[in-house]
Amino acid sequence: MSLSEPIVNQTLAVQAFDKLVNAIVRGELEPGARISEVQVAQRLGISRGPLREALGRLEGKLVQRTPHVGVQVISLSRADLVELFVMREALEGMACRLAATAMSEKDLDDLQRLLDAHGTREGVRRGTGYYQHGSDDDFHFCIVRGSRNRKLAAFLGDDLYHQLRVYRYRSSLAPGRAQAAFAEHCAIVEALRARDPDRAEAAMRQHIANARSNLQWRDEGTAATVTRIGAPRHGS
Amino acid sequence: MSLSEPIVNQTLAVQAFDKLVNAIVRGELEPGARISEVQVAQRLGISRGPLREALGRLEGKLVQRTPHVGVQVISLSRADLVELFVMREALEGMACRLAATAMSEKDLDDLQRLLDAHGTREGVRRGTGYYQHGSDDDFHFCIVRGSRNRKLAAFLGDDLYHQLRVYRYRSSLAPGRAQAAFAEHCAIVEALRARDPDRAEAAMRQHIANARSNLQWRDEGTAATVTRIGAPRHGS
DNA sequence: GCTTTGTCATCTGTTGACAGTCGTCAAGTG
DNA sequence: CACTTGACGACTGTCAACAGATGACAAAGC
Repeated sequence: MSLSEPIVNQTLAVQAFDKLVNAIVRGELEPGARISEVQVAQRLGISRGPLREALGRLEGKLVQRTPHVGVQVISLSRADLVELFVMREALEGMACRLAATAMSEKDLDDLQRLLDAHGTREGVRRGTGYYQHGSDDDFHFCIVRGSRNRKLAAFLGDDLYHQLRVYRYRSSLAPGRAQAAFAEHCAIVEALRARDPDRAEAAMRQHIANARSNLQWRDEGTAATVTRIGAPRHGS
Repeated sequence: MSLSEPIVNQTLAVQAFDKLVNAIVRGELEPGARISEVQVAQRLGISRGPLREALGRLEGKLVQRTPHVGVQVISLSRADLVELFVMREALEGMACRLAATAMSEKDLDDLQRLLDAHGTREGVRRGTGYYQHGSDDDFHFCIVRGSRNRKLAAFLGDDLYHQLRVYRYRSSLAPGRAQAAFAEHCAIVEALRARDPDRAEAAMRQHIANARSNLQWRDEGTAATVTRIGAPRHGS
């Protein structure tokens, strides 16, 4: 029993928030699925109060509310996904630019090791299992952290990546995309090692732009056919 | 009484949310100010439930919570503000790039009129009252909307701009900055009219970078001296 | 048979009350 | 006098119950 570790009796609302994020990101709650407050509250063993607070914090990110009707998991169209990738391109490009001067040599070594580990892995050579298993996320998040911009890292890590992760499992890779992505990662690291901000930003933006144009839709049109509950909210 | 307009009986939580955003942005609640739930709930004439939901939605944006202690208006350090400007540079630069091809001729005409109106106004010539009165926001938001990227516009308009607005009233302009900003706006519109994405993005990024390096702190160190309530949250 | 209208079950929005925690202040101890 | 300890007040976190709205279904009218 370590006394250096403080007792973390986190609020029920925070715990519910984490559980919900996990459930949605892992696909246990499918996009478009309706969430019944009483049902979920019972399953989590809490009352509706904390759950509502957690749902409120998720609103606009992973969940959308319709007054007097209910809450449902966000359901992004292909166009929405493209829009998110555009934001990624802008923000991660900037993060990579900053990282080129802000990352320490040790950070760069860690990043290099991450890249080497990817290169020797089965999935990359076989052209699959790179994006799917989160290795790609690790690489990107490592650079984002390296930008030393906390606001930027927080937004990408807590908001954007979560939304994208919801749809990862239903996006497949074009043939040879994994190898190309790996090569692009190498180019990025090279630019970072050279401490060249312009080249680093350009390489990252190119990488994400390529990923965007390679977006496949395993289940084309799903988002449009998912039952929309209620009417669109009046007013703005 | 127009029948085409539906009856909007918005939820109390939504109303409270809007009221809070207004109060914080307009400076009625100062940065770092503590918010008592019962007190604010009484003043708004609602119970604590909807208020808590509204506060939850504000968390991380305009407000920060400390478990068992309370809620206080965010208090950004100068470094935080710089970080937000870096994000602005990346996102608005991208927005401007997209706008260069996405904006219609009519959009461009509207933007031109907005710019002309600014140019003839007293404030710009006298070197003040440009940023302070929201004219600058109009210009930028007009371009952001012109990008036709709803996710991007939503994030900038609902999250980033609100946070920046909290601190607008305490940032003053360096001498001659207003005129320089106006000239930069002109350059941006020119690039947009030329339908040149590269130049448009570069111009916008330069403009925001200039604004960032001209950030003045009317009340240097305020954020640091504001009483921090409670201890920093354990974990995470 | 199709449309319209009335009713009902179910869910969300809201409330008020209870329990637990934190910070403060005063009393006690060395 | 400095420090620790205990109790108090105020606040937040949580809950269970009430009120209002919604969507679906069945009955009535054309």
